[in-house]
Parts: sequence; C-alpha cells; structure tokens
Amino acid sequence: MLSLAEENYLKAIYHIQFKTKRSVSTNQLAEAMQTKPASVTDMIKKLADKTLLDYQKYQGVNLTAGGKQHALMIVRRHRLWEVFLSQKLNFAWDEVHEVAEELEHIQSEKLINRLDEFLGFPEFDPHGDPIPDANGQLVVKPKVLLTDLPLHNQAKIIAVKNSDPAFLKYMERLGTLIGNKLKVTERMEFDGSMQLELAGDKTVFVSREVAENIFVSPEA
Amino acid sequence: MLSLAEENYLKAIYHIQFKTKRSVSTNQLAEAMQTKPASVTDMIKKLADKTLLDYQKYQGVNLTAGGKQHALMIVRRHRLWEVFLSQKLNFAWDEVHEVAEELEHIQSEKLINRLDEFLGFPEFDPHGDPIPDANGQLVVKPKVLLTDLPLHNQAKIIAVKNSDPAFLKYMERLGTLIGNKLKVTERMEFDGSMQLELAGDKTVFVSREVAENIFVSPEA
DNA sequence: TTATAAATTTAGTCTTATCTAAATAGCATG
DNA sequence: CATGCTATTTAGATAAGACTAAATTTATAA
Repeated sequence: MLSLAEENYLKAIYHIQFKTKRSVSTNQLAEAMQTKPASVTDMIKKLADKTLLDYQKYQGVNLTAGGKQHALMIVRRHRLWEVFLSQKLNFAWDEVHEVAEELEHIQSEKLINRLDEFLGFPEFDPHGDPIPDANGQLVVKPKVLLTDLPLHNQAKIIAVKNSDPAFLKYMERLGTLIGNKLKVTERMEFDGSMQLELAGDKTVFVSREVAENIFVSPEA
Repeated sequence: MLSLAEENYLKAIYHIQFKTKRSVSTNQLAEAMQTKPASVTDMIKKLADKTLLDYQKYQGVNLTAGGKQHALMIVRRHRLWEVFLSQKLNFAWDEVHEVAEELEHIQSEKLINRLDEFLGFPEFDPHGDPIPDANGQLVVKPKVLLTDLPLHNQAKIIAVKNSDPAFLKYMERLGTLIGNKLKVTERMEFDGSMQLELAGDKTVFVSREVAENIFVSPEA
C-alpha cells in the first residue's frame, strides 16, 4: 500500500508525462509538487525501489507499467469523486477538485466500484476529462470545444466549462445537457454563433460565448 | 487543522469518556489506539498544549469543551459516511465502519453538510447510533431493543442489527423499515414473540429473534 | 573545447509519530 | 508505613518526508 505522498508523486508524474510524452525531470516534479528538487530526488529513489518508475540519475523518470496502472487508479478515484460532488452534492465545477484531492486517497476498491455504479458508470468528469474504468483502461475519446466541431458531425456533450448556476439553467432550457447528442448544422462566420440539431430533430441557436463553454466528443 | 493521528486520539478519548464518564488513563488509550503507553504520553501532551484536553501527569485526561466539539465533528463525519455507504452504496452494516474510518478525516465542512442534506438529515447511523448535527449537538434519544420497549409506547425504528439481505427483505415485507413508527400491542411471555401496530393501524406479528434485531427510539 | 550556468544529487538537519528501555510515581497490602 | 507491583513518564532512537547548503553532473555558449 502506498503512502499519501507516494500516491501524489505518482499522479503528478502521470499527468506531466501525459502532457509532455517525455521523461519527467526533477525540477518539473518539484514545481508540480510545490516542493524542493532535493525532496523529489529522495522520493523518486523510493518509488524506483518499488519498481513504480524507471530512474537513472540526472535523466529524469518514467512510469513503469505498474506505476502507470497505479496512477490511473488514482485518477479514476479522483474523477469519480468529482462527478459525485458535482452531480449528487451540487458542488460547482471549480469547487470539486480540492475536495477530490483528499477523497482520491481513500483505499477501498469496493467503495470506488460501488460509487462508479451509483453514478451510472460516467465516462467523463465535470471538467470533461475521461474516467479510467475498473481495470485502469482509459478510452481516450477526443474532447473538443463545440466551436471546433466540424459541421454535420454527430457528437456527444461531455462537459461544460462554466458551472455558474445561471449558465447551467440555460443549458437545461436549451436541451444541451451532458450526455445529449448534437450536430452543428450551420455556423455564422462573422460572430461564431451556430445552429445545433439536437435529439428529435429539435434545433436551437447558440452564441459563440455559449459554444466556447461546451465540450463535446465526436462520435465515429 | 489537526493531523490524522491527533483526530484519532481525540475520537478515542471521546468514545472512552462517553462510556466510562471518567478521566481516560494512558493505558486505556494505548489499548484503544493499539499503541504503547509512551506514545500516548507524547500525544496527550501535544493535545493538551493545543487546549483540546486537560491533562495532569499521572491523572489521565479529560476533553475540554473545544476538544469535545472537535471529537463530535469527527463522530458526525464518521456516522454520516456510514449512512452513505449503507444506504446509497449498499454496503452491509459490518463493512461500513472500516471505510468510514478513512472517510471521517476528509476536511471539508461543506462536503459534510451537503452530504447530510443529500442523505435527508439522518438522525442515526446504520448501527443505531445518533448523528451529531452541524453544530455538534448530539440529541441523545434513548436507543432500546424492540424486546425492551414497554407495551403501547410509540417508538421509531432507528436501526436493525442484522444486515443480512434476507433479513432486510423480510423487514421490508413486514413494513418495519428504518424511520417507521410502531407500538407493541401484545407480548407473549413464553416465547417473547409480539404483536406490533404499525402506521395505518396495520398489525404484524414478529418472533423474539426478529425483535432482538430491531433498535427503536421511544417517542415522548 | 573549455568555462559557466543550470539541473540534480548528496549530506546533514528537522518534525511527527512512533518505539524500547529505564526511571519514577501511585497504590495496595502486609 | 515500608515494600513491591503497576501505571506512567522520560530519555534516546527510528522512519518518513521535508528542508538547506554544498557538491557534482549535464548543458550551453563563447
């Protein structure tokens, strides 16, 4: 069983590596962990001893398969708790992260799998990031802003950036809630506003401001 | 903000004091915390410095008002999470405690108060123990076994001991679920079985075995 | 290719929470 | 009220995770 500090390092390494696709340097990690490079060196030695990552002095680190698997489970826990907080306890988007940072360390596989089920096996968290499944598989469906969705491509709404209750209420009225499908049928060049086709051939019109706050995942 | 270890000591002291109504000795605490008396001495000095408890060498400790308040918040968190696990995630009674031991240390008042609301402000946890409110007030309603409830006294079902699904299903069929009200209208001396009057003047008959698994709280 | 800057590691220290072993206080009993 | 037993405290050590300062390696640039 990993300590809280070890889990946080693993997660940080995972996220940096996910972004950069390269070895993670001591300084990058120190920056991410809000700590000193010397402390990082100590910790990565320990994690390397546990074969969670590959480390050569002065060359940065890479997660091993085991390390990546473990990191993905932490990400899974984090994102599931975020869904819980926002969907069930009505937390705003920007409030969920901090609490999920704590909740992600609760050690109970049963808890997380039951929570997953309770939430209806969500695929994305409130920020639109994908949630690894119980085996740590992460299906990387591309996530794009509605402003960048090509015309006539079917897509599913996976998240909205803005969690202002007024904005959410507006989304509800439009019929553009998370999980719903849509197509962009027309886009105005001069102001970026667009017409959407929703389920049941219903069409609505939204401004660029609104479209910039909606993440969608194109389908096949 | 208290550390995990400090919170666990506070909680243990609270529970021992709740039971014994006397000062808590170093050895009692060492026993409860599964640690050595010397370690306990170190910790109680620290907690006394933080004015969470009164401590005189060789005389044991007592919670201060502040210490008790803090302990009650930990108890509140623990019991609310137990309700969540059992009611929402279908954990069995005997599985909830261990996970709640971890969850109780999550530091977010907002989280706990929202959870409380989400659960419908429950008064008792699945073991029938009362849940302190958001101000740390604990309304100590007496909890008695149905076998000990006097005849014709109105009472509310607050918990059942046995979390066997078969037993719970039977409870459901009888109409004796948590929250429901009842009266014992007749009790058979020779086998302890009894007749209950439920809401809507419905009457049912239960054996002593069943009654021994039901906790009720007498009303007025 | 050598000097210098930047990144990284090492060495030694600190805090928290634990431990063991030794010292001391309190209590019960003859 | 002295003696011994038990409870408790003190002293000193340890492991985890952090830090500072100094040493060393790698990278950069003249």
